[in-house]
Amino acid sequence: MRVLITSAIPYINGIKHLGNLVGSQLPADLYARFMRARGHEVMFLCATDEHGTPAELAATKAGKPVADFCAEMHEVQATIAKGFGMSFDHFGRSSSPQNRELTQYFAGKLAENDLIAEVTGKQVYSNADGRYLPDRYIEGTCPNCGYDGARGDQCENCTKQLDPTDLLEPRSAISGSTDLEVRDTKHLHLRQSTMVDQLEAWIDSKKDWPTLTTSIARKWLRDGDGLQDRGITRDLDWGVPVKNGTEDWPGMEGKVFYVWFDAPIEYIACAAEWAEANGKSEADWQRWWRTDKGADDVKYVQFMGKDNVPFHTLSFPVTILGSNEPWKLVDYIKSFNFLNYDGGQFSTSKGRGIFMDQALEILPADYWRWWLLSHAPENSDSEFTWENFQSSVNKDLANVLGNFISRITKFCRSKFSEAVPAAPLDAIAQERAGLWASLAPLIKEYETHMEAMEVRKSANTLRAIWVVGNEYLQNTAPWTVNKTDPEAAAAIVHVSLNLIRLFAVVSSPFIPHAAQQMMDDMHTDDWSWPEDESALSALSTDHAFTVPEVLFAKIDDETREGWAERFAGKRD
RNA sequence: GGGCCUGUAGCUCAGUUGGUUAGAGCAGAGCGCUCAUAACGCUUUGGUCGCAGGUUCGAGUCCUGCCGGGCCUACCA
Repeated sequence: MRVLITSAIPYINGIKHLGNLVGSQLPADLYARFMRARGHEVMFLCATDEHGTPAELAATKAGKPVADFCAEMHEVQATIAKGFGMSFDHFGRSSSPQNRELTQYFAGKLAENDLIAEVTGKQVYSNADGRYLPDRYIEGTCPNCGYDGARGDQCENCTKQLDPTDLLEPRSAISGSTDLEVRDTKHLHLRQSTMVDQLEAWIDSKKDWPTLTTSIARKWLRDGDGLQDRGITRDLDWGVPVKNGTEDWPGMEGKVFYVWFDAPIEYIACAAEWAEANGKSEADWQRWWRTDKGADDVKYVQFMGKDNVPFHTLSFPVTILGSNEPWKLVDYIKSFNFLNYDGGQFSTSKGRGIFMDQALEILPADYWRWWLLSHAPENSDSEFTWENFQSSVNKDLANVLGNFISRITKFCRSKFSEAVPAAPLDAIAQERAGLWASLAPLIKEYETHMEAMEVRKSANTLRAIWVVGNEYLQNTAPWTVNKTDPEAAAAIVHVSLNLIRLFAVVSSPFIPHAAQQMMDDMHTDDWSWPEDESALSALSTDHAFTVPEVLFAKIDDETREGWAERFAGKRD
């Protein structure tokens, strides 16, 4: 089985916060690393989502042409993602030529299959800004409650749904200009409504999907008037120009596709970008995406926050199915709730919470990876607090895992040498068998949870595996045995040192950097997954190692308080 | 307004198709160990499972109502 994995693609307008990370890229990376470790061929793709009004405005604010702004922000996000250990096979860009071509191609196919309608509607145009304004970029006084900061889509004060034309004294949220007019403009609509039955049957067939995923999909399918057709074009400069395949689309000159149409297609285009970047052929990427070209044995899994679910369960599948071509449809959608920050929401726009760059400034990635994954908001929204973070890091990483490695390597150095000690083979075999008997059921449980993408449960089980190391040392007490029977103590140490390698291998999906450090310290590159007790014999007698530096440092109260204070307000 | 999710020990969470005395980690208490990042191991105290009804031989689990928290509601992405 080959595994295709995509993470929801992060929007280009700024650096993402930890809430964004834990809902998409991080669990996707966890799964990708695990599946690779289990010997599967994996294609893990992500990209930046670069089109749309917010990107244009962010570029304007930064005083840069939007293309330059996106290119820069793409590099920034790529660097930070790398810092967090994201093992993307490719980190692409939705503004790539490949995506432009594919997006236009899909639009052409959809038109060919009668799934595109041309609809003329009314849209607010701002003369001062020289652009059409999305509903939420129009502000004015709410006709319902009189709040003067109401947006064109909804009044934040009284929560009433609004139409921009409902607003009293409307103005541009960008410039404040009141020189607005309503113009007729033609757009393409994706006729999703014609495929409701097909989509519902498809969703119904996914018995093992998270409730969060299917319930959101069903809600959109059947709520109110049911699934509505959706505009897939916009009056903007920055985006994929509207074309019918390679042909011009009469009447759509100067318009672009809506970001939510081209962004999921980037999942596919990203594979094409990967091929170009790595000297691969078209066939090399199509074997992941075309079931007529080798993708039959591919399992495709998507990771995303719950806000992304409607587009991935409905709109994008309409694009795929509606093309009437054998493109790979998603097999499993893992969705997440939101992570809150210390009593409120993380917010990009308000600068509240911890952002990815800041997180890496204060601690290595694995500290964050461990906490975020072991507290992933799978069943409900979860909350980050500094106390909880400190407690988890100190207890799980420093005390249970880090200190285990420290105590056994230092004991070995002190009583034997910095190498795996020699011991009678039967004694080693006996210790190995006993230790493996404790580990085997936990490793099996870990595999089961990881395969099911049960992130929290996987973390709990991994922690239980680490605890086995300390239990083993406590029960066998080599420091006592060594006083009367050094050979028996040597056998215990021999096996314990091998346990470090095993820990590194099974832990690597969660904490890849620390795992690499553990492997380096043990002077090994044997990443083979533990299948039986031979996993505890990878390092043989006289195999040298280095006593590691502190693998995970503890967070003291003073430091924690300092961070809590520093991150209490807005980011700089 | 409508819909979905959620409420289990001081804290963070597990609890499979309803089935005996409701579990884990952290925090608290006691004991042990001394190799180790004052770390580790063992034992242990904490729960009317949000509230009130109902179905059932039996409800944390199913139904109804109420209360609290969260999210979504289609032109931000």
